[in-house]
Formats: sequence, structure tokens, C-alpha cells
Amino acid sequence: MEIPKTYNPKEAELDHYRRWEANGFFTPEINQNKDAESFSIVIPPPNVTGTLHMGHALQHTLMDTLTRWKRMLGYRTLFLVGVDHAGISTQLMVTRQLKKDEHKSPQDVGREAFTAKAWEWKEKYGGEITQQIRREGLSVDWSRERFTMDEDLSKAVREVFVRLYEEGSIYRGTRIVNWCPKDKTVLSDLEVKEEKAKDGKLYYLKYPIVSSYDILQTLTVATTRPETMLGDTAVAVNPNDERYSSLIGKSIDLPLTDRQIPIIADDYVESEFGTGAVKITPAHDANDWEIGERHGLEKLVIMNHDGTMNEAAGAEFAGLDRFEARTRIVERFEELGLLEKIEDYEVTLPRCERCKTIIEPLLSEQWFVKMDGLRDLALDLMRKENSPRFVPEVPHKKVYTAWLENLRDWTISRQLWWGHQIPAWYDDAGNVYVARTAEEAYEKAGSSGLRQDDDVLDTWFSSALWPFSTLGWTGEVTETQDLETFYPTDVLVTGRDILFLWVSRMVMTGLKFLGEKPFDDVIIHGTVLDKNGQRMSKTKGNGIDPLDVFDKYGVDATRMTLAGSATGVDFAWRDERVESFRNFANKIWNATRFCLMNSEGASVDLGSLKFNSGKGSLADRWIVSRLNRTAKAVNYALQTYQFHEAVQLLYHFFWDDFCDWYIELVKDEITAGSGYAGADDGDSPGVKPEAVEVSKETAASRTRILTVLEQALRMLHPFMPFLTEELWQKLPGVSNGMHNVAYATAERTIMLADYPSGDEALIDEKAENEMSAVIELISKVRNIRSEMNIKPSEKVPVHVAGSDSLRSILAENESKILKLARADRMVLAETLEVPKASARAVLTGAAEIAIPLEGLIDFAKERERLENQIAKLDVELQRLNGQLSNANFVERAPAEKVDELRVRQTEIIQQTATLGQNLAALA
RNA sequence: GCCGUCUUAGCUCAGUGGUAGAGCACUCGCUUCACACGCGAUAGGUCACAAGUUCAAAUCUUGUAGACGGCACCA
Repeated sequence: MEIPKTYNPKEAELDHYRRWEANGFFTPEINQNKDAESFSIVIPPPNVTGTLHMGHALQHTLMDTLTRWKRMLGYRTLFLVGVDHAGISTQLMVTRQLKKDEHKSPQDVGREAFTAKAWEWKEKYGGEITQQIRREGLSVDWSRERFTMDEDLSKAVREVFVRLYEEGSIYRGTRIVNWCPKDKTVLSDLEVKEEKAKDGKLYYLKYPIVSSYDILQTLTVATTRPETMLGDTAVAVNPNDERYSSLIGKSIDLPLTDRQIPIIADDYVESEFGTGAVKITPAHDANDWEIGERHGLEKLVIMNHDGTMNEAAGAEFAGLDRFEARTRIVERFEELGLLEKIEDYEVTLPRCERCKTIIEPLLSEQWFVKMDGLRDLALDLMRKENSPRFVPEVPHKKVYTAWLENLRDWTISRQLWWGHQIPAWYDDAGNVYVARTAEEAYEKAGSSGLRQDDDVLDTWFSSALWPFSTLGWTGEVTETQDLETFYPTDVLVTGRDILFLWVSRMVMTGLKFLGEKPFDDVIIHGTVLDKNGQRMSKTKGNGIDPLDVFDKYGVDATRMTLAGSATGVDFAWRDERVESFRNFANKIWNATRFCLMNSEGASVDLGSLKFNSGKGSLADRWIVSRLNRTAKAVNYALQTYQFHEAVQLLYHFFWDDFCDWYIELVKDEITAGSGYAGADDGDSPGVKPEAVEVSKETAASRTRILTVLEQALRMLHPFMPFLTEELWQKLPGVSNGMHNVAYATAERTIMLADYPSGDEALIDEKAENEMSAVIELISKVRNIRSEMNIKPSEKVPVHVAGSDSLRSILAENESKILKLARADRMVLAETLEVPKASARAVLTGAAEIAIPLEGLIDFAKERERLENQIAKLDVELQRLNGQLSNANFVERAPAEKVDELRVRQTEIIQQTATLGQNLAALA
């Protein structure tokens, strides 16, 4: 079979994906084993407005790797995919489009037309991310694709809302909330991000005290937001503050208004801060609101929802933007001689996570979820069962627990049109009827003259139900088969930024409504940073588009790069790293190409790797041992979510063990008699292999190498799905008979092949030790050749002295050693008998080698070589001597350890002696 | 303010008590018939700093410095 010299990923990628999807390989139904254990994972639903970024690519890779691995192991596997309706984001997109296309605002078209537009937008543009997910190769079940606003999911949302309302956990109340004047909606605490302001100021305002005398007395208050003074309804001081005790009970003539406000005492005030007197604006500050509650103060709202001042702020200010009002008020205070001073002051400002607008704390009536009960469910689960298990555990377990412990009520209403409209209806008298449907509300009210609440729910309210709403939970008694089979899910893979917003809430709702946690393990992956270690962001423009990387290096190489980063750790993106995995993909391609060029008369046969002890050549037993050892280690690494460990194991097994050693060791056997060791440049057709008779031995060797390769491809498949499928399909003899039994009848594909789990019986310590000796010998010879500048084309004789067993191992592998060491003969003896003009080295086990180099040797260089070797050993020996002469060490360290060092000490002494003699002989 | 993470080879990072590792880059040598996206061979680190625990510390404890993250407060 002829294949090109270089792997071209793009060709393989789309074709295989189409075929996998069309054949239903991604669905759990492909699994024919009724007793199969299930494995399920739900994707963190990307925003419908979103496009793929590196964070997605990372988390998707981890999830797909796990899913493919479990599927190959025979689990009934569901990787559920879906998209989030992303309330604010989508509303903004659609609003923008409406403005651009029709020059209209949402209010112009009305709610119904607007949401219709939003659905249109979703159908048209919302598919981008799902196409990108296909490009990534994710083995998600498209037949179960979900959208958070699907009818079933919406039903689940209403059900949960009604149940929480009925038990009193959802309530409507008037509170200070986080208001975004740009998006014109309330936000939860988690959607507000604090940011340091560059030029914060602290304004000291003098408030005139109402006095029975005519002397003007003032009380100075400090504030960062002077504009709120128009809403002040008191000034507070600490009750123990002697400076002000006489003022308590008196009043202030509030400047710029015609109001008089009281001076009150409250413990909240810290005398040390500012002037020790605080202006109190209950309608525009959460702490002030508390004080207002305690003292029965009026709550005067002075701002509109768009951040402008309202009538209550007074005619002079009404209509001004809040920041214009600030400037204006400061000017007016100055005019009145009431501005004491302005200080620079570092202040952190709350900003809208989405649009970065400064949040206005505003008094507003909203819906809230009381979190106490839900919180306790999650906390108990953590305290009693240590669940969910975070990977890595530090720091997430602690952060998660601490957050729960300090949890406050959740503001769930949003002043948007795109989302789940709150299932609450009002009659003209203002009575509220919370119900699953309008009909149910009418029934409760005994009238159909009701108006549904205008607001929608926080997007995270529906996301919180994702692990079960997607599996068919609607709260009805008939639970679906999927829910039965796949809930709870096995593992959640997500970023740390949504630990509170999403993960914690899924835990709470899962426990509450299904009585069972939604997942066992939570992998919190790291953040992909740019090459300077900075977070990628749109504003910085330093983002790396995964699709560009796919185009340049291939999806598989990108996946290996992402999986190859340590779980949970941030890492700086380096193209060089993907490049090395692109090279790795090419290495796999070419190794396969070589095996295929020499596959005549052979086909993949698992039986060819089952050796009874002692049977099979050393190289064969060795590679089979390495294969099985690697398989065991890879499975363990995946079980413990050490993806990078698995990547390293596979990389080194394939490249070092399989390519660098095994292929080279058996090359002669594989190419024997074919006259076709390889195509020359790819241009000429080469010799047709069918012209040549393939011997039984050659065919057997070819079968073995093909089989090892086939197993390696299977192990690599969860990480590199496209390349491995592409190559696997080309191997002679592959069939659906290699599938896990659960998929016996499915059309043949590597993605359903049985995953190698590693056979302990085929791990052969003896073979690995013997091969180490062969490898050590070859390496030493190569080292001498290189340092003595012996041309690659020049063959040398190799003399080896060593034990009987070593000599017999080497003798058995003579032809291989000669080839790889580029030697023309190997002389084995008990002691070395070589001329003085030889280059020498020592081997493990009191063995030594020499290469006679009459006329070629550079004595000075050889002396240097030997001295270097001695010096290196001496460093180690000094350390060993130190340790072993320490009585404490010998007494207290485990005997095993002490013995180990003694053995090593003896060996070094012996080797040093040998090298010393060699050196002396040169003089 | 509170909590936490990181600091290891030129770069990016593994490594969690017992002789320091990888990839890339660097140096040297190779058109060796799968692959130059390759092959072979080197070089390169007092594991941020200090003290402590231990027979033994990159690894555990404490402190210091620097980088970063989360939470809270902010008149």
C-alpha cells in the first residue's frame, strides 16, 4: 500500500467524523451489551452566542478522551452535548442586529416579535459552536443534543421554580440589588466583578447642622459617590464617638434639597474612617439600606434604571447621568463653600461582567432563591461523603466549601425578554399566582384575567438543572430511561470560573430534586494563557483561535498538546509544543507507512503477541512487555485523570520503544526477501511486492509488528482520534472482530475497538532487563563512535567482556547489535584482549567494552573520555560514601535502601577501577 | 484584609521524602533504503532565598521575596 510521506490531517478529519456520526457510533445505543456499565458526561453548554476558544478546546479534549476511552472499554457511553441560551448575551446580539437591520429597539417591536427574532437568530447563527465541536472530533451524541430553552428543559425549569416557591425557598422581595444601567437588568453577585479604579476620589462634604443658634455649624461626611447625597435620609455616627455625641438626635439641612435629615447613632460606623460621620442613602447602598431598616429611615430612590437621576433628585439634577450629576454636585458644594476637600482614594468598583458598566446598587423588587436549605444539602454531601471529589482537590474543595458556608440569597429575576419567563402571574389586585402553566395559574386565581411576570430567570437557573433536565427530567412521575441509565453522571469537566455559578448549583439542585448528586468527580482544568503567561482576552487581542491551530497543525496534535498539560494547572500556549505533537503525528504516520510497505503476507493477529514464557525473540518479548506495561500505566493515568501522564507514556512508548528500538531491531526481519525496504522518493512506483515470495518467518515478524502497531493505535485513539482511525483502517486484517464485545456487530472502526488494558502476564521483567543490556551496549558503542568522530559509514569491531549470561544474551542478538552499532563483528570473551589503541567503556554488571581503533584513535581524546567517565562516577561515589559512612543512615534507613546503595557503591568502585586501568594503559 | 497557588535546564513545563526529568531551543555528526515534521551523540540545573524537622528535603514545616488567583470590605 502506498501512502504519502507526510501526514495531512485535514483530509482525515471531516470524513471520519461524518462516518462516525452517520453510523451512530456516538450514541449509547451502539452498545449491544445489556449488562454494560454506563458512563456519562454532560458538556458544559457553551453559550449559543459563543465561538470556540482554547478553554473549550481544553475541556472538550479531556471529556472526549475520557469518553472514547470508556467507550472502548465497553461502557454504555453518553457524552451529552448542548447549548446554553445565554440570556444577556443573546439579547444584546439580537438587539444589535435589530438596530442595524431595522433601526428599531426591542421596545419598538415588542416582546413577542423580539423573542421570535431571537429564535431566528439562534437557528441561524447558534449552530456555529456545534459545527466547531464536530471539528474537534468530540464523540457527542447529536441525537440527544439539548438547548436550555427546549420545551422539556423549560418544563423542568418551571417545575423547579414552582416547587421552590411552594416550599418558601423562592420569594419576591425589595432589596438593594446589583443593577447594570446599560443592560438595564439586575445581576446576581457572581455576575459582578470588582475592579480597581484608576482615579478614585474621596469627597469631604460639609453638611450644615440645624441649630437653634445662628452660627453655622457643619458636620463633614466623606463619600466616593457624592451624587447619592440627594438620596440621603440620615447621617450616622458611632454611638461611642465622643466628638459627635452631642449631635445625635439633631438634624442636617441637606444641601441642594429642602429636606432635613436626622443625625443618628449606629455601630456600623467606624469612627476612625474618614470623618467618622457617614451619609446614609438607603435606596442606593446595601449597608445604608440595612441602617435604614434599623432606624426606620425613608428609602428615597433618586435614579432611573438607565443610570440617570430622576425627579426625586430635584429639578436641577433630574435627567442628568449619574456621573454628570456627580460633577455638578461637587461644583455646587464648592460654590456653597461646603466642599471641604477631595482626596485621592483607591476604590474598587463593581462592574457588569458582560459590558463592564459600573454597577449601581439600586433598590428594586426582584425574585430571590433562599439558599439555606440548598446550601446545607451541598455542604452535608461534602462533609459526609467528600463529594464531589475535585481534581485537583487543592484548592477547589476548600474554596467551594467556604463559598457555600457564606452563601447569600440568589437574585434570579432578570429584566430581559430572552429566557425562561418567570412562571408567576398577577391579578389586578397584585396577588401573585405561581404555577407551571398559565392554565394552572388561572385555576388558582379563579380568573383568566392575569398578567405574567415580565422578567425571565437568570440563565444559570436553567443551567443548574442541566445534568438531569437534559436526561428527560421534568418533574413528572414517569422518569425516562436515560435518567435511569445516565444519572448521576460520572465526571464533570469545567473551568474554575464557574465553580460557584454552575457547579455548586448543579450539586444543590441535583440533591434537592433527584435526591442524588449529579456527578462523582469534578475536574477543574487550568487556564490556557498566551505565550507571555497572560490571560487571553478579546480586549487584549492576545487570544489564540483553536481553529487556526487545527488548520495549521491538525486537530489531533492540538488535542495532544492540551491533554499533555498537567490537570488543573495553567499553562502558557506555545506553538512549538503543538509542533512537536504534529511531528509525533507524522512519526506515527511514517511508522505505519513503513509497516504497511512491508505487510505483504501478514495481517494484524492478536495471537501473535501471546508468548509462552521464553518463546519469541528478545525484541518481541521486550516490545510486548513494554506495550502491556504502557497499557496498564495509561489506564491508571486516565483513571486518576492524569492526562499528561498518559500522553507522556504514549509518546515515549511509541517514539522511543516502538520506533527507535523495536522497528530498528526487527527491520531486517521485516524487510527480508521483499527487496522492497522502502520507496525511494515517492515519485517512482517502487518494486511491486507481490512479485516476491514472503517466507513464513518474515510473515510472522510482519504480523507481530503490525499487531503491536495496531495496539498502540488503539491506545492513542482517545487522544488522537482522526489519525488513528485513518491508519487503523489501512492495516491488513482489522475487522469488527477487534471491537469490544459490546459493539461486535457495528461497522468496523477503531473507536469501538477493545481498549488495551495491559496483561500482567505479558509484562516480562527478564526481557526488559536483557534488552536494557543490549541497549546499553549499543548506546556505548554509538557514544564512542560519535566522540571519536568515526564516520557512520565506517564499521568497527566491538569487543565485550562480561558474565556468561550477558555474553549469551548478546550472542543471541548479535545481528541486531551489529546493525544498530554499525559494527562488523562482535568479540565476546571473559576478559578483553584488545590493542592499546582502543576506546573503552564500562557496562552495568562488571562488563566492559572496547573498540580497537588502530590509527583512528586520538589518545588525548580517549584519555579525556575516560577521565570524564571516572569523574562522573566519582561524584556519585563520594555521595554514596558519605551516606554509607553515616551510622545514623545505616541504622535508621530501610535495610533495602542501604543494600541498594551498597550494591551501587561496589559497582562504581569496580567500574572506576576498570576505567582507571584503561587510563593507565593509555599512558 | 482573609484564603490560596506558583517560583525546577535558555524557553514551556512534569516530578511530593531516598542518585534531578521531558519537549522545544542550543552544540557536534549524519541525504543509514518509514519519517530532516528525521536519525545518532553531547552539553546544560547549589530545584527563588533563609531557617527548621529528618539518617536523608526540589519534595514536609516556618519565614522572606517575587508572580498570579479567589473571596470580602470599601463612608
